[in-house]
Amino acid sequence: MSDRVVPPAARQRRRPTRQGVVLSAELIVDTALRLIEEHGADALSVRRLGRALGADPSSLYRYFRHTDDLMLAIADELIGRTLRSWRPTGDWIADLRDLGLRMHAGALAHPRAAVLSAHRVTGRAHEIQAVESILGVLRRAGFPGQEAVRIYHAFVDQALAFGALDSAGTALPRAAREAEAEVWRTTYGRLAADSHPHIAATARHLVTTMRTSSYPAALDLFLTAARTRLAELRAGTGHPRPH
Amino acid sequence: MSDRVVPPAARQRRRPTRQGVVLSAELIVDTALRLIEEHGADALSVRRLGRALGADPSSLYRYFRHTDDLMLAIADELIGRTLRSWRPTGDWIADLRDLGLRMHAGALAHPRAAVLSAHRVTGRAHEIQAVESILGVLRRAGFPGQEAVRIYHAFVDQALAFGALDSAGTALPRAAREAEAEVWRTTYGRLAADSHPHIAATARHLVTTMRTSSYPAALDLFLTAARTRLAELRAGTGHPRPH
DNA sequence: CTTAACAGGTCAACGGTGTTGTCATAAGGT
DNA sequence: ACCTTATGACAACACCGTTGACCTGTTAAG
Repeated sequence: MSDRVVPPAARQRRRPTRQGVVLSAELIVDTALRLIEEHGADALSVRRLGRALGADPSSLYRYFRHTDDLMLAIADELIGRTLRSWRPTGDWIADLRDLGLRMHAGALAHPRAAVLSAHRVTGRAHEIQAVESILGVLRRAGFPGQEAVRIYHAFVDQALAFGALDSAGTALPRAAREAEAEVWRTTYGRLAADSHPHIAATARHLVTTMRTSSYPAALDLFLTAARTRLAELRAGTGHPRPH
Repeated sequence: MSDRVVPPAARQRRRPTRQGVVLSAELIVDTALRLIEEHGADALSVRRLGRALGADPSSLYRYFRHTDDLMLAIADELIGRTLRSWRPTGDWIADLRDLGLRMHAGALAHPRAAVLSAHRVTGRAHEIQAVESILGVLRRAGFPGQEAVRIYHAFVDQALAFGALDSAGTALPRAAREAEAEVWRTTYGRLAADSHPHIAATARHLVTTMRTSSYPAALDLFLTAARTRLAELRAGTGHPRPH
């Protein structure tokens, strides 16, 4: 039953739902995002989404082949929103840092969707545009093709992976999250110096550092390494390994 | 119904299953891990697990309150296994790379558990041991306290985040995973050079690079940056920003 | 203006899921 | 040998994604 979905361009007979709603792929994606935001990732099911839209669940299969298809559409919408807010300046390091922080912030703004979509390749318009833009930044900076792709891959995955990780953290029930903060203060803050010398010596820093995201620090380390790599390439000493 | 679970120590009447199996929390965790490895991540359901054990699904609720509880027990077991397999040598870069790769591999071997447990702080024995070990490696390498904590945080989160990201990828249904590989080959491999110059110029590399995990590359970049940072600290020029 | 085609909404059903209230029984202590 | 009770089994509940068949309003052609 794969001809159930009609490509958006060919749609014309917009018959309203029994409850008076006129469906569209856009409306479905927006509603799904709202649903995820308001009631958590588990709230996203075909049946609930149908109910929220005022339509029979099976109607959605006129717009998306299956749930996965819908997830990809949601992911692409998120990519689009992030990309539209980005203003590259020409300074490749600053631009990548800015984009990375925006991707991370975008994920945190839609934690549940981020967790569900971070690992998907959509192949849709917004994603393609993002790939093209980032590759452009790297190649203009001077990275040759293969190296640009490797850096691109690591950069994007790092932003997505940390976005999903930190999102999953904020998606925890409030009680569980506070319990985790407590663990750092009490458990790790009180270990004896003779049994756990390194933890005891840095306990003060652990308590303060571990409660915030490590992504900004990881991103800066990443950019440092990329700059180092570019310098090596320019010098002609192309050994990519760190030692 | 939370008193359904009896703490392991209090168990005494080990009544065998109708099919002759004597249940235990350990046996359940081991069977779950085996199930995940043999039949993929989505093969793990309470009902399937019951079937694999030769017991009624509801019996499992005598040992774990709910599925999440079971997942945490599995995760804890995984941390232990990873750490036990690690043999630090004294070369801090090699040791961190080895541990990072082991953490990543451990996550990939048990995708479902990795995804669910990556963002949790347990405060349990194995975790504490890991923190102490890694901090020790960094401080012996010469990083001062605060800097060691920052590097530690970024290192661990990066390993966990990539582990979860890549795990989520392998946890996809086979069809969806193959569809993603196709997207890189067809969609990205065929974009016109005038509309998408950078993608077109690197299409060959994209197709080959994007289907593998970027974690090894990201890890090497991370270690490169850490080495750079250490050199800066030794030289006394402590500006942590990449430009 | 009528009419016929068909896009698209609806209904009912299938086989799966996690979870729980209830019951039955074998193990263990006495 | 008996009694208690831990623990396994059963049946049921409310969900889930998905699909095949049906029905009906919209639209384009005549």
